[in-house]
Amino acid sequence: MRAWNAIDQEAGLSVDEWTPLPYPEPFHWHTELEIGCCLSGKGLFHFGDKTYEARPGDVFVVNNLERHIAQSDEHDPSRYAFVFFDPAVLLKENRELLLPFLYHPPRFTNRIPASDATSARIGRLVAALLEEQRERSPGYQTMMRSLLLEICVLLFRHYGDGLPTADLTGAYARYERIQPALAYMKRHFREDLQVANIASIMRLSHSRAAHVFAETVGEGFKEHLLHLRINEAKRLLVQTRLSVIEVCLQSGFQSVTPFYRAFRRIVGLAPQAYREMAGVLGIAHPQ
DNA sequence: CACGACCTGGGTATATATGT
DNA sequence: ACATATATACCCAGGTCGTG
Repeated sequence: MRAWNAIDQEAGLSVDEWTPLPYPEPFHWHTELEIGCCLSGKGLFHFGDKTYEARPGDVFVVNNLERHIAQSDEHDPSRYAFVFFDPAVLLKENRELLLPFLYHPPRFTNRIPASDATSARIGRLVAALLEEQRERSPGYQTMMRSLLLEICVLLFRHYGDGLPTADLTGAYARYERIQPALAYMKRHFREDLQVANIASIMRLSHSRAAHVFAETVGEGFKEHLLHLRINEAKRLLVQTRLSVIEVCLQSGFQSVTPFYRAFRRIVGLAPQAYREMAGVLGIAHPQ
């Protein structure tokens, strides 16, 4: 429930500081990968059914499918640096670096505690990322990519040790199978998408494609499409002055009824109320 | 993994209510 | 008045399950 910095297209990543609200907001989810680093204060970090305590120095790993939200302690609000990046950044360098993000949510530990040497090193790298993004000295985008890669190698070593290689290759195989469909949906969610579209991309029958999709992604095709559209609607509501109807249509909905229905179910508020709240919280104008 | 059959949820169209 | 939000009914497509 906030407006992220736009991801620098050339660098493929962004990092920004943020203080979560002191009560649990609705879960959210995004197509970018995310690494959160608790800088100060304390609070909670919710991932689906899992809840972690957050203390300064803790590092949190978030993939592109798991629902999550951070929450501040009422008396000692937490402050985070969040790194967002496109999976493509890692794919270009070394596909292995994606593996830590291909976890199975129920068995995965999203937090690397501050006591772990890995989080201390990652903390320093995230600080360097913030510095690079602030200064924007010549070549900063390359430097930021380089720092991100270093962070991801540390994550790979950290998680790689504990996991059987069979799990990792299995996770990677599943990701390979579903990735083209996810990428297609991310590009085309504003259009009239059907399972048939991703079925042909995956070279499977409708029913098989739907089955594989739900098994891998953890939600069905329709639901995933709905989340993409609602995420876009939230962005448009906060970052533009388009009318709610325009937001609805530009998000890929063909009419307003399903838009209102889905928005209230997923976000917990009506679109207009969400826009007003975003304004009150000062997140309408990032940075 | 393909196919077919069935059931349900969600999209469409339309009308209506609320709010500025 | 106009935009925003909700309500109702119809119907199709996605999900599911059994079969092979």
